[in-house]
Amino acid sequence: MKITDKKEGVTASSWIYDNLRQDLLRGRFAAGEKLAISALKNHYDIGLSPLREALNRLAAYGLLLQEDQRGFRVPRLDQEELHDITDMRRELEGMALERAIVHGDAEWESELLASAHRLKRADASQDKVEEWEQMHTRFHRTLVAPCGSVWLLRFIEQLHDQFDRYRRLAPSAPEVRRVLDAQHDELVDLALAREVKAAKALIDDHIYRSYKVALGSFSRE
Amino acid sequence: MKITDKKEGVTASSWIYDNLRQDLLRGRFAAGEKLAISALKNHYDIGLSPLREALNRLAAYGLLLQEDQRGFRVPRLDQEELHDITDMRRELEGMALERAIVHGDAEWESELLASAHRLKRADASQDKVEEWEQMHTRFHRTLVAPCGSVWLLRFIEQLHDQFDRYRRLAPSAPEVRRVLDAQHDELVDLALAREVKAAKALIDDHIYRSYKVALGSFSRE
DNA sequence: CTTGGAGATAAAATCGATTATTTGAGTCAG
DNA sequence: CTGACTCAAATAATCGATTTTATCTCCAAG
Repeated sequence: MKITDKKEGVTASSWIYDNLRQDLLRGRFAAGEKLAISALKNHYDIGLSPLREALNRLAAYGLLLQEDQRGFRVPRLDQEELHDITDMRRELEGMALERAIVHGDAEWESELLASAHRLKRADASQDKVEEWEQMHTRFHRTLVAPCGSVWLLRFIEQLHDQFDRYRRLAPSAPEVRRVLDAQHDELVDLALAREVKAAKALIDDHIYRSYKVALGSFSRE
Repeated sequence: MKITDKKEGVTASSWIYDNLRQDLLRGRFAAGEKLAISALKNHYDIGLSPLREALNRLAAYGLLLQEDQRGFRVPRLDQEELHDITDMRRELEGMALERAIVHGDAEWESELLASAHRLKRADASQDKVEEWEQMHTRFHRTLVAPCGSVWLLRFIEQLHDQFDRYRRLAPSAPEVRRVLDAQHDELVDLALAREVKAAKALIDDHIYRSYKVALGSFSRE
C-alpha cells in the first residue's frame, strides 16, 4: 500500500482524509467492512484525533457510515443504489453540461482540449491506473466546470466518488472501454461546436454505458 | 441560548453536531465569523474531541468552512450563492416532486395531509418559531419523500439547510408569508390530484417567492 | 511613517491515557 | 438445545495535557 508522504503545511487530519478517501475509492476496504480504528491508526501511522476527524468527514461526505458507539463501516454495494447514483449523474451532469456549453469561454475550450489529450495519453494499464483515474476525473470535471453552479459541481463530484466505488471494482471491459474513450473526444467536439442537445444525449449515453460496466462489480457475488 | 439536554445513548459528538447545526441555521453565529473553539467548548460544556469531530462533519456538510491550521469559520452570506442554492432547489425539488407524485402511495397521501395540517396549526409567532420551522422542514421533506432517490433527497435537504441560513436572517414578510402558507395547501391538493405539471410549476413559484424573502437577509448590510 | 522581523501570546492540532460502551465467551436455568 | 444472564475482553468515545502553528505586538531599520 502506497502512502503519500506527509507534507509540510498540511494537517494530519487532511492528509489522512485524502489517503482514506483514495483507498476507499480504490476498493482497498471491503464493502460492508467495519473499520478497525486502531488498525488504521497503526497502518497510516497517525494519531487517533486526526484519524477520527477524517472518518467523521468521510461519513458526512457519504463514503462511510457512522453508527454511534459502534464506529465506522464501509457502505455495502447495492444495485439499487448504483442505479440511483447513475440516474442522478445523468440528470445532474446533463444539466451541468448544457450550462457549461452555454457559458464556457475560450479558456475553457483550451483546457478541455488539454485535459482530453492528457486523458488519451494516460495509460490505463497495470500500475498506471491511478494516473489514468486522475486524468479521467479531471476531464469530466473540466467538461462541466463552467456550468456556473458551485453546488451542482459539488453534487456531481460526490456522485462521481460514489460511482467510482462500483466502477473500480468491476472487471475491465476493453471493448466498452474503447467506446467510452472515443466518447470523451466526441464530447469535446460537441462541446466546442456548442451542440447542446447532442452533447447532452452523448453524456447521457456515456454515463449509461459506464453504468453497465459498473454493474460488473456485482458479478462475483 | 437553549441547549438540548444531553441524552443517554447518544455520543457527545452527535449531540454537539445537532446543536451546532441548529444554532448555525438559527443564525446564532455571525456570517463570516471565526469560531473560537475553546469558547464553544465552554459554552456547550463539552470536550475538545467530540467538538472537533462535529466541526469536521459540519464542514464536510457545507455549513462550515474549514481552513487547515486556522480552524473553522461560518461561511459568508453571498447573493450569488443564494441564487445558486435557489436555482438548484428549483431544479431538484421539481424533479423530486414529479417523481414523488408518480410513486407516492396512499400512505404518503395521508402523511402529506397530516404534515400540512401540523404545519398550519404550528404558530410561527414569537417563541414558537422553532416548532414552526420543524414542521415546515418536515412538510417539505414529506412532499418529496417518495421520489425514489436517496441521493436526491440528500441533496435537497442539504440545500434546504443552506437556504434556511439566509431565510431565517431575513426580516419577516407577513403578506408573502400568507401566500407561501396558502401554497403549502395547494401543493397538497395538486399532489393528491396527481397534477404533475401544475405541482411542479407551483413548487417552482413557491421556491422563487421564498427566495425573494430570503434576499431580505442582505437588506441591512 | 512604513516595513520587516523577533519574541510573546493565542489558538489549532495532536497525542497518550482514561472512560464508557459494545461484543463475545462462557454458564446456567428452563 | 435454547435463551438469558454475567463477566471479561475489545473497541469506541472522550478527556486533559502537550506540541505545533498562526497571530499579535513591539521595536528597529530604511
